Amino acid sequence: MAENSPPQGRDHPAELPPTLSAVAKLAGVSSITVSRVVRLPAQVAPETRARVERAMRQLGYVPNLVAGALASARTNSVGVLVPTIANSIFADTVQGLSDKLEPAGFSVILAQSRYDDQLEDRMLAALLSRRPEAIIMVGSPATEDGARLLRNARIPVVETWDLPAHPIDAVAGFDNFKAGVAVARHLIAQGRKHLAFIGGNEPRGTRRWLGFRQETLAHGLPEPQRLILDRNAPGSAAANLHLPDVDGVFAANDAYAIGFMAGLRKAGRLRQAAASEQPVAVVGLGNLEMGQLISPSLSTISVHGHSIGRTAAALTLERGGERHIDLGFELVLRDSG
Amino acid sequence: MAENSPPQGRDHPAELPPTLSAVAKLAGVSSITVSRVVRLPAQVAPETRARVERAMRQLGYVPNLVAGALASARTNSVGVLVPTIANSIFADTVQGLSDKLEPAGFSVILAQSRYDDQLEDRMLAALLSRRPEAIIMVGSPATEDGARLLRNARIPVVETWDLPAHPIDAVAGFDNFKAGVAVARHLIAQGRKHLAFIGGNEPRGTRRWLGFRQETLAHGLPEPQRLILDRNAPGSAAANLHLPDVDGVFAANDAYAIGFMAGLRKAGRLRQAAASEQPVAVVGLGNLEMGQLISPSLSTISVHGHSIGRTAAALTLERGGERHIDLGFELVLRDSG
DNA sequence: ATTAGTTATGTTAGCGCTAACATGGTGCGA
DNA sequence: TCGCACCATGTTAGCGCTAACATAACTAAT
Repeated sequence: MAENSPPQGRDHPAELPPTLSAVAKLAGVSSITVSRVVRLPAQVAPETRARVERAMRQLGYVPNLVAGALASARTNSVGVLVPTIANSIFADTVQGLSDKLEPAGFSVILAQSRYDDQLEDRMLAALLSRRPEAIIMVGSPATEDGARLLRNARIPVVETWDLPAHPIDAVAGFDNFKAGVAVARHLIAQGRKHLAFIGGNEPRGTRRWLGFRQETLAHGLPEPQRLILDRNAPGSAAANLHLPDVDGVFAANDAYAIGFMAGLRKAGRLRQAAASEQPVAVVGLGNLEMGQLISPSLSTISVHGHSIGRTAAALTLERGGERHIDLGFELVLRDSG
Repeated sequence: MAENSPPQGRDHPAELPPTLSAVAKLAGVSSITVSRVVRLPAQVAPETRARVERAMRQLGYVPNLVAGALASARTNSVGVLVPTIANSIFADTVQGLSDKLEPAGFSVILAQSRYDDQLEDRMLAALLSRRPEAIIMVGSPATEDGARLLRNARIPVVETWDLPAHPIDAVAGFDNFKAGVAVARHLIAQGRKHLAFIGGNEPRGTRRWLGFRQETLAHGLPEPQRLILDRNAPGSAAANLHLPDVDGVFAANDAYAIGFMAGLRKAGRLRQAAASEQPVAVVGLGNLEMGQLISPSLSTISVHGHSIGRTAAALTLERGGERHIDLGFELVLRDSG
């Protein structure tokens, strides 16, 4: 091994961060011993260990996991792909999976697809090139290219927030179609006759819509209206204007629901609290805490985003066992409908 | 190097993922040429490039950035440390920085400190061991150990959501103390005399409290009450019970504010809309979209979380220039006070 | 033709670490 | 006493890639 020569041709002769072998040299041991102190301390004699630890502290050694990953073929990282993290129910899921993954020594590499199929494929490729030991994503790959990429990676893949019919590997989610059915059934049982659905047109929202629509038609009611809103404008208060004759609304998420209720309020079509039945019933999805705090409090489909994350993480950590987990949902009835 | 038998099907690659040199062999070039096709395509003759690209497609080659990072000493990743991502204003900041970083080819390694100083240090060490090219964090390291770790890493470090007096490197935030001052001044100008502050006791919240308190005392008013709430229970509706005689409240974030307003509503101490002045004025912080939608709409300090993220990312990407950026805040007055 | 500059590609030597195997003590029962 | 398991530590050979330096094969200019 060459003597420790200074960096050549660099602008800054700044001292490079200490390496394993620098520590080894200072402690008077071989580098593998230092490596063992870091990873398998029990295998090293207490005296030696103490000496090495002193050397590490003295040099401010920080292990280089990039090199370690290359040598051991284990990166201890998990790729996470969500449509978006801002103002979103997916933040709970990311929190949930971090809660499990970080204590287990895994890092989370986060990527956002922004509901863009092309970008999703590119982010998937970018994630995989970092050789994560698993991929957790919201939904399923939008394109066949993306799916192939994941299959070829030969690592655990967890699809969440849905129950795809033909998953790549594991699943932790709930049935969006059934959620739509449940809301329609509830509104119809209340005697509502003019139903509408508001939300984006992404895959899971669309599945909710399909369930909602099917159940409505099955009861002999007219086809519900579907209002597709811009993602950036859940100030969908104005949505109310487009749905003047409606008496029951399912919003694809609580943010839309609360925005819509603001519109109803402005139009005087909303009562405070549960004084009497709402002229227009509104049901959201996500069970945001906010929904309980507003007036009238929001009825919603509660979906356990945090559990989805925890379960997804568990599915990447533990091989074997059930790999297709339906975490269900609950219709939580409050004052809004 | 054993010669594994090559796979026959195009969709199913070998047991081991294909490497650069497997592609090189198939294309009949040296591995550095394949490397160039991936990173510097302009340097390769179009014919050769086409041949290599075909080989890559045929094998389903996905570059191994772990190996690339070790060889080039560039990981193209940035470590991001936030207290928490769920239900939080920091999600906007993470979104903002991703928006800048991902197109530039950087991955985000996300870690959460959960407002725990020890855990923060551990997450910092975990992040640094992956050799990110920069660290972006909310706030400043809580311990001297953490600060030392960051200084020794010799990479750009951006502290956000605050304006620390002695930053490690760069800053993108706003003055939390002044935010507290601004709210106190506003409430006092309204003639409010019995002020209170609700929030957690984390560093930035505390800074808001100190500004709020100082300004209140400077006006000769009695010391405001400070109610420290559990982070997990922003169902601070009940907080109202602890503050019976108060007529002006600053909540450290909008979630607390909305929760508190729910308590006021229950107690009949809140008017709908701006019909007349609120018996108890409430001002939040964060400018959640929700705040505009509820009734009465929430007055708040608006803080540009997304810009903080974008600016922080810019500070890691561009060296030189101003590295201490105050993004300010705005007092947005609505119906709640 | 000689020299030098260009372009396209190749060769060599690691990056910092770990898996796998090797070594040399030590204790202990037969 | 030998034989052998058992520790603690060391040696060797890469992991898959890229920086830096060759090397050809041309072209253009002298």
